[in-house]
Amino acid sequence: MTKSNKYKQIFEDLSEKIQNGTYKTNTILPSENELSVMYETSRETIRKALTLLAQKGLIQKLRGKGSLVLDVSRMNFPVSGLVSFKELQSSMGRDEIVTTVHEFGLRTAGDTLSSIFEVSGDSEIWNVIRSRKIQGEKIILDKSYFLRSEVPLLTKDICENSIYEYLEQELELPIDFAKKEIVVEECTDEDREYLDLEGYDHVVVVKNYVHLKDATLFEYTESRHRLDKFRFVDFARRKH
Amino acid sequence: MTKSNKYKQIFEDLSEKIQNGTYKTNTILPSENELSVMYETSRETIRKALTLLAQKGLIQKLRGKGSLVLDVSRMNFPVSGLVSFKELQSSMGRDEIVTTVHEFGLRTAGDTLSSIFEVSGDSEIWNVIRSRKIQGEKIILDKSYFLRSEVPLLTKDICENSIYEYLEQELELPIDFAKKEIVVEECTDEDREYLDLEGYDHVVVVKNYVHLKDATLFEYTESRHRLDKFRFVDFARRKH
DNA sequence: AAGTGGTCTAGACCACAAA
DNA sequence: TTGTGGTCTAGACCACTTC
Repeated sequence: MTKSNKYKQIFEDLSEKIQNGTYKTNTILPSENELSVMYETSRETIRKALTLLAQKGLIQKLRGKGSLVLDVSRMNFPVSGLVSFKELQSSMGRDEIVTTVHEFGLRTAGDTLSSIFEVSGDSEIWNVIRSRKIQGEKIILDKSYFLRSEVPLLTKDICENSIYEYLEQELELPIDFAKKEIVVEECTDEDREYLDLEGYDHVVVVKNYVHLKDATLFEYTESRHRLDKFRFVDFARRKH
Repeated sequence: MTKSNKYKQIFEDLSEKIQNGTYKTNTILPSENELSVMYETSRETIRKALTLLAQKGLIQKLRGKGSLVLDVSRMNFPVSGLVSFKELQSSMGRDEIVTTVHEFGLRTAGDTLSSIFEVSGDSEIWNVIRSRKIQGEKIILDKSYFLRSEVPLLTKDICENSIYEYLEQELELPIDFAKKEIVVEECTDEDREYLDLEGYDHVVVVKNYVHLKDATLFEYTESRHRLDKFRFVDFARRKH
């Protein structure tokens, strides 16, 4: 838990209370004025917390009425934002995902990666290929690349667990935002080698560009999913 | 242009100036204090506008340094949020998308739709099936359903143009947010009938659940894309 | 009329970056 | 040390919903 950031703590608290049913679906939260008394803070701070809840899809703000608690159970899958496998695991029954590291090492960027990362071709890059077995089937192949300059050390051991836990908690990398791109591609030999393709000749490819707070791209990951097992959920507020 | 909403006007203005190069990529915007003087407003209002720019991916805020203008040209495709075909058109060369209405009419909800919309089975629902021909190929099939109770009148003519323009500007429907779900499905006979499938036997299906400000679901649309032409871009800030 | 969320203000203090 | 963005406050007025 972060020590300061009152509005995040309030967000966490309300979020928890919505998830555990203290505030039930289709009821109205206490008003912003009431909450500002309850949490002994200003209304604007409460509003920041509520804005986060709304962005997360946990509530719907209704002018003149209040903040409606939405049905959480309906959207418990990775809802916009970064999706690490840690998150994926926690939304499933756990123990159901088995990660295997197939390739691990350092390489130079070369043409393709140097243009993605916008670094010189001889820059060092960590190269990790992992498959994810879910309920007995290998259906996701993750090809990840990390800039060595931002991630000095990586081990196979870390890759078998959660890389993000390591990056954020050990290295304390200031990870800020990601651009996701989803396309469908024909299977490669690698896909055929590491995945249970069941005859499918295409994969859904999620390309993830992850940036640090100073806006440098430090990770590029391709998540290659078997067609029939792919699902992506995005919860988007109206533009403006 | 909306009359009030100072922060949105500032957002629009800055957005425009970034897009037309008044503020160039990789430069720093005037500081929040400077902007608050320039726009004769408080800093918090400037911050609201900048937050919108950051959410849109136009700038990156850097503590202690300023707001960095990002490369707009890299992400000019529908970036998270609702995607109407009007938007899609404006980001392409225009005139390149031809919409054909294949089915249009009123029907009752029935089992499937009544559970999606959470209305009784005899509720009236507008039913529209349209294909989109892009650069000569019919690659998208849109199956849309609108609650009659929210959209009293719809015409084939409107469907051939932009339904959203009609809903928002004529009916002034308070559209608020949408949940998107992306999966891959096997082609249906309908897909084969209306699309140029080129031998592909699967389509990428984008399921769009569009809600009003009072949280009622009023539209459900399935956008069925030919595999090789599908692309989705999402720009996500870090959670919390 | 009373209560709600939406916007806006003018100030304050903090953490961080650069000089 | 100075300037930046990040957080927080206490108040104000507005638009909307409900009574």
